[in-house]
Amino acid sequence: MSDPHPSPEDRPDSREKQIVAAARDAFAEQGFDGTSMAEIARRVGIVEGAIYRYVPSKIELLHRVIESFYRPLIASTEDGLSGIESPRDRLRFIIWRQLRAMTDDQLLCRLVITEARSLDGYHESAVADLSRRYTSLAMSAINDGIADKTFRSDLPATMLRDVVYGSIEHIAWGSLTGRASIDVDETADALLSLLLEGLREQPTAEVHALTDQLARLEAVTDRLERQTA
Amino acid sequence: MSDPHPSPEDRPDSREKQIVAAARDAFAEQGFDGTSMAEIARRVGIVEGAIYRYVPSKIELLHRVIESFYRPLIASTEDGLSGIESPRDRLRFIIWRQLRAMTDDQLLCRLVITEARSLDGYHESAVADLSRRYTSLAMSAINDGIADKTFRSDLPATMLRDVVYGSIEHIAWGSLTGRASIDVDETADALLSLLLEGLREQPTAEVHALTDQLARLEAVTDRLERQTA
Amino acid sequence: MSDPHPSPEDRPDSREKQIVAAARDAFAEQGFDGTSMAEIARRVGIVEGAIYRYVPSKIELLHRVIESFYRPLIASTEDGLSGIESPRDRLRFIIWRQLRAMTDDQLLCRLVITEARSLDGYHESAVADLSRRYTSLAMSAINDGIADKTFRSDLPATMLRDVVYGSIEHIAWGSLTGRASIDVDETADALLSLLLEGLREQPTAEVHALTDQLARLEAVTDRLERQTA
Amino acid sequence: MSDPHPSPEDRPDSREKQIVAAARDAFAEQGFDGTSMAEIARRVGIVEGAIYRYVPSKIELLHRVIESFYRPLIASTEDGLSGIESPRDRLRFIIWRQLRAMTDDQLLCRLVITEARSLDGYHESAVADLSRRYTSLAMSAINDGIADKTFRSDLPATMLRDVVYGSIEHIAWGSLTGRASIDVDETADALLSLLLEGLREQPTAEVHALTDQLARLEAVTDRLERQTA
DNA sequence: CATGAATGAGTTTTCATTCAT
DNA sequence: CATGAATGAAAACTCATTCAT
Repeated sequence: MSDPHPSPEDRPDSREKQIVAAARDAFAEQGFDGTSMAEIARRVGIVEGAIYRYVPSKIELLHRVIESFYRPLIASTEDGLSGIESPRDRLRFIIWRQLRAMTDDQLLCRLVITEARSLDGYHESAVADLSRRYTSLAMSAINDGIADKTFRSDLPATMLRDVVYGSIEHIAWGSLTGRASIDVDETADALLSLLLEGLREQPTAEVHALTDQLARLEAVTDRLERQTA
Repeated sequence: MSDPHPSPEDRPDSREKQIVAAARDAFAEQGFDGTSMAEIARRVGIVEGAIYRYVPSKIELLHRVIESFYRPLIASTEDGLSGIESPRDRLRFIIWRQLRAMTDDQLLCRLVITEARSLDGYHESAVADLSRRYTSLAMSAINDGIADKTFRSDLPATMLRDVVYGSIEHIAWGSLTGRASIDVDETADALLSLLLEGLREQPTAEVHALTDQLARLEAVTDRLERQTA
Repeated sequence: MSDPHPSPEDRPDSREKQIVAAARDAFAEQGFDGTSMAEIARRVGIVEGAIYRYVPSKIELLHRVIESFYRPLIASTEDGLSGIESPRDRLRFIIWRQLRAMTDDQLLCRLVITEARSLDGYHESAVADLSRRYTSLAMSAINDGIADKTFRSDLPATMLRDVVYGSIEHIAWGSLTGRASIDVDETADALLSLLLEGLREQPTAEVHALTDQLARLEAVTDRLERQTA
Repeated sequence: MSDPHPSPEDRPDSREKQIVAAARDAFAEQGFDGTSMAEIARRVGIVEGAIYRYVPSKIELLHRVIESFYRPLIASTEDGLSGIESPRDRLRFIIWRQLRAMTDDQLLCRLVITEARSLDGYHESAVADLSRRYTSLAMSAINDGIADKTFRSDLPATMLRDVVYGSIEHIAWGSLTGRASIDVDETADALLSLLLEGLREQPTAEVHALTDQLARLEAVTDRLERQTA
């Protein structure tokens, strides 16, 4: 903590961290192709060539940026999940966490989503590992829910995962295109409610109908019982 | 048909159409930045400079490609919706149509999604208009459903729209990253079911419980009534 | 000859020819690594980028330069050889032709010799084919000479070839390093004489001795014959 | 041996020697232009900047590498020659020694040959002195041979020297381009034989012819003598 | 002595765009 | 209308060399 000789990785402003941070911002704002090494160097306040002391190529810089996005997100999500038992609450936390990540770092998330898969040899990369590890958190919550009959079993789990992440993505992007910013807690609850209970008004209505029918029947039985008494 | 002077837009293989078509394919395959004007010219079989007779710039070419994607999609969706009354069925059709578009033209959809918003002055562009017009189809189905109490009224309609499009996007991209290709009808039904009825197992169970209870009660009352008779 | 529509390759000053010629001069003077594309463009009077309309890369430019060196040399050597029968005269012509090539284009020859083999995939390249075809001219003259017993058969033909080309190379380079320029005919004869008859003084001496002995004997026989007559 | 303050040149692994040795290997493998100072530093295990404590520039490093090649070669050649008297044997030793050098250090020899003369101010450099001193060894053997009539006097001595070194160079390079490696002793003898006795089969044939003629004449004279007797 | 960080000029190559013909 | 040649600015990346510590 107060180490007088912090290792380079820990110093928050080591050159490499500065460079990756500058690249993260630039990539987020202008996209990967839209950002030149000169631009990144300018942001750090060094010369283009100096970047290559720390990062061997622009594409590797993108890898590091994406990793620097995923690692803390995964860590904090796993951490938060460790204290939660029920699949429903786990799913809620995942939604809430992802929504917060996407509203905090909309542009960066967008970068990760749009550029990550275009990486050469994406499937074998460390970035793909991180991505798989992250989405597997939602997958296991969903599968647990199916296993303990909290969730329906007639829908493919991968589709459920796609719905979770796809919905959050679009919701968060909505706030990009000029609309009002999002209340994360409220939105997480609303989305969870939609996912769990569905859009349909009817189920509750059906229950109400049944309840009414029951009430009427009970009135009948009451009357009958009194008669037989 | 036999118009001796067909307007350029009507001739199915007018130079401009050829160019936009070639650009569409190239952009879809290699991305906007990854495609050179020379590549597009090569596909058409003309020289680079000739493109500028028909399109003033590369970015305008992207605009036209995106428009050429949206226009038939909107037309065919509006067409299909014109014969459907109930909000539920309208929503199903929108899901099914969008899913089909995304599975038919994954790469092009991806292009539209990733590059459209990075266009300068996107919000004022014709492309943004088309995008708004397209998503408004889902919006009005949702709002109609809320209005006639088919759908819940306690969730923001924009969120519902984001869930619809976001889910479809992720589901379709899943089939890009090597996974099995998608059965559009099946998937549309599954997604609709999830959206309408929700993920939760309970509601139906609760209804079943109540139904059972009712059945028993009715047996009792029947018996009692016969006794009293 | 007086074709009013010369094909681009024939117009002596087509852009491509200009570029290859400029590259040839620049490479010869400054070496391949020592020459920048900018330098070549400057010599032609165009911009760097314009070169790439005609040649896809710097290394390909080197290939073309080398080919433009070999092709006429091979053609003219084959042409000259076509009228020569005896292995000795064929060898003389090869030596003379190569010596002339090397004194006419010392720098270029040097380039070919020093850079050709460092080409990636040299053994598979067209350049290697040309080189093999060229040296095979000497090889077949040597082998023919061995076959018809003009030349010794106890030395490896490849060594003879290496001696021929290696010697010429060094002789021509000598005139590079400031020494007097070379008389090609004279030098070719001297080299041929060395190669054929060797450095040793003796063989001729032995022949002289025998010749003397013969002369004396003939004198004796003459005298004797006259006596007997 | 136990000098507490050995001069830098004597310590076998002084930094400078290490650096020059690393440069020699790197230059030989990758060429002068193809080798970076960073690569050399890496091989030594120091940082780039540290090289400049010992060598003022990359080009000076090349000079030192070439000197480090020539010096022991010259020393060992002079040493070997000191015990040899006859020009023929001196020439044989020079051929043998050079052939060995070139087969032992093909890549380095190649470096010296291709890069040495492109050095700025080559003619005034110490490297040129060494080169001249080295080739003068062959020159004096040749001149001695001419003087004592072992060798022909009608060929320019410089040409003979060029033939010696040029032949060896090409022979040794042959083994670079994938061909079978060379037996130094055998090859030296074959080359010497070619140089001394020449390629021609005839001299011996001519001698045989003369010898035959002589034999016939002697038969005649014998007969005549007996008749006259 | 050695380090490591930085520099700045250089490299090859790409490409949207223009324009005379 | 179309060509093909040319442009010029920009890109990513390299590297010999310097210098404060």
